[in-house]
Amino acid sequence: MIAIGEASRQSGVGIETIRYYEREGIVPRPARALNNRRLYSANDVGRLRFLKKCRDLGFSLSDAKVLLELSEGSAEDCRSVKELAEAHIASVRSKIDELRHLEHALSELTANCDSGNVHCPMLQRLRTVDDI
Amino acid sequence: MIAIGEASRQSGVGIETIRYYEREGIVPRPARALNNRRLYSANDVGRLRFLKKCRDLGFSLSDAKVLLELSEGSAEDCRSVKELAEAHIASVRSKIDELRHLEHALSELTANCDSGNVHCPMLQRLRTVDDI
DNA sequence: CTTGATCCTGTAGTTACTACAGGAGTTATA
DNA sequence: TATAACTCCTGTAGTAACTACAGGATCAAG
Repeated sequence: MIAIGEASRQSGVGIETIRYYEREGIVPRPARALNNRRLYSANDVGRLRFLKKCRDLGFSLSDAKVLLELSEGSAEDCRSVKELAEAHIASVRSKIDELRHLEHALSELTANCDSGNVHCPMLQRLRTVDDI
Repeated sequence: MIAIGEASRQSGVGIETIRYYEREGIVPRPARALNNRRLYSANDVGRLRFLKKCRDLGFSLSDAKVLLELSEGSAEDCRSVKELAEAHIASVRSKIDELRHLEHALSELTANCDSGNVHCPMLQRLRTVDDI
């Protein structure tokens, strides 16, 4: 059993974040030492690492919580996992499309933007053009 | 001079958001009618539309504020505008890259995920693999 | 015995809004 | 003219997912 600092190091989840997950009921309350300090098992650290990976993959915290619960259930519900993941993939793809559109619009805006202009063409377009 | 509801309709910025921009000093305080209601000029609405476009383009509110100020300055500083916009384009591009990486990782994770499995391979990998 | 590291609880700040609550004034209809 | 429906006002709190303290206790090392 290790202290919170060590659990943070081993999982990559910040100390304050670990306490936050506990407050929010994302992870169960850990054991406590006699001096009231939190004590984490290897299992606890595993949970934190699992959550970290989900978050790094862009899953929302509540999705991550669901995945963690599915992962701890007796019969892992693969279909639910896949549905959640594919909805997430879809949202990632649409975000990519949006950003590509943005990138294009921004490139166009700055195209004629050179120092020395008295009136900036980008600002001009931001002020006047209706469809960006 | 129009009321806040009409200004919201004409600019596409929500009423509460307009009041929020005022509180935050993003836009100047508008005139007031005798009954204390806000009154907006065409100029005020123009500012709101400008902000709306910046936000739609993904600029942060503080960037949008800077752009608005630049746009109202006597000599428009085209270089500053371009720098801000290009930094933003760069961050959009790196976000796109990140998301593409995510998309790839997620697709891999779900590849063998079919209903009927007792143990979900995606959860397995989330539990065990070190580099996602 | 002191110094510095780590831990505790509890609260507030972050971004950019959004959603009330509770009240007042305005406009349209019966 | 009464009343209903609408718009507006201020002020506060909630959202996501942390992050950053404040103020205090405890622990390990020299």
